[in-house]
Amino acid sequence: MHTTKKRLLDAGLELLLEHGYNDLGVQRLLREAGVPKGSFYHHFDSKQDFALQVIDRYMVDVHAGLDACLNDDTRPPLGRVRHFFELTLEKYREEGYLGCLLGGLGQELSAIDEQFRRRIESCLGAIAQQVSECLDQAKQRGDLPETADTRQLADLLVDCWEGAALRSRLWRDPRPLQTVLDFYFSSVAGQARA
Amino acid sequence: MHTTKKRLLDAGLELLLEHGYNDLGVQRLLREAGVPKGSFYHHFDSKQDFALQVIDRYMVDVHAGLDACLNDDTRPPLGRVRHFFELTLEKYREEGYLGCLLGGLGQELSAIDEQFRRRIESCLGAIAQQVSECLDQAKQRGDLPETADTRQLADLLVDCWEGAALRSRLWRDPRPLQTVLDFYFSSVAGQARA
DNA sequence: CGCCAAATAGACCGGTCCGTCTAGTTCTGT
DNA sequence: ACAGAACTAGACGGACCGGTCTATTTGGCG
Repeated sequence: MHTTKKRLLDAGLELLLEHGYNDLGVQRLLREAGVPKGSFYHHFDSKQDFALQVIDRYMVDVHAGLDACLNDDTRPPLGRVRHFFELTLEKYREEGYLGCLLGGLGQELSAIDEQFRRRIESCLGAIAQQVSECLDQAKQRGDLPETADTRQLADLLVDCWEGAALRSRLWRDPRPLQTVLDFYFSSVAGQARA
Repeated sequence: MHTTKKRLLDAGLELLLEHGYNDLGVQRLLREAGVPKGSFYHHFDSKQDFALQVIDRYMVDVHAGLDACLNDDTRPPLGRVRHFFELTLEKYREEGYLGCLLGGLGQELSAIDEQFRRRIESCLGAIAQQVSECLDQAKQRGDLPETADTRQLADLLVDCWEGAALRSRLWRDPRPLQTVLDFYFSSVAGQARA
């Protein structure tokens, strides 16, 4: 990957998380990245195309994290899922608790631009899909009840996480995220025994 | 209230929910409301002032709904809380599942503008505070364990709701919201028996 | 070396942004 | 009826928007 394009995507990752889409001008992005305009429109069709590619780049890291955590045989399946979100929380901390890029852009753009809406939904859905497969393993071990709808449980976790990420962004504090994890995992563990 | 100002706030409620803040130009707002620019800047100091007043107007309705639901003696306390969110879900349906204004503006603006961040957080906090008082009543009846941190449980519910509202906005569908309510209330009820 | 595509560089464009300004109209109190 | 405030009305302005354009530099390959 050309360093210029990489620099733009890296800067976009940071700036889109903080400013969102409409508050981030191309000019501003270029200034921060130290790249002239011609290069930007050489590598990207438009600002929208750029943001979509930033999302793709974001998802590469997310899927790398998911793959690493959810196949970690040293933990039980539910522990792997929890571990993934705890690592994500750590990432949020490094960023200053600005929440989740998908949540931020999803809220801002899902009613404005159909392409963004679909893309972001498919990203969240892909995460939930991965999580649900790990929950299936938990079910096989008896850590979840036979009747559990693992995909619904995975979507639920993702949704609650996104809500807590918003609150964390408002507070600049990790507590909402920790509370959600505690509640979710103690509740699903409770279901198994019931 | 002058009809012009009311018209602007009503239009703002709709348009800010759909477009968010930065994608909604003053010009566009004026066109939709059928109001000339002079009137806007007579009634409001700035676009920011306008949006803050739209939030205030939104909260008037929310608090009216909270007061009506949470004091409804025909239901048990937890049933009142759930009923409030079910009525809110019905409102979302009428709007076409665009989620929650506070969540939308919170995501978009909390990292850009400190005033918005504080205002929106205080709105969510006020809702959680009202809910927590109703949860206190549930605790007195034994519907929640003695040890329950009702304020934390209320914040948790608000946060999970906001996350589900985002997903509902992405899907244009109420299911994430229903799932969150089912999970939350069955879990907190389970805690009481445990 | 010479050649051409890839990439860099930034001036430039029409349009829209938020907000100001002056002028005219309507309402209110006396 | 009349004065002054409240409000309506929209032209206007400087800044910035996303995007295009031409010119130049760089880098790979024959």
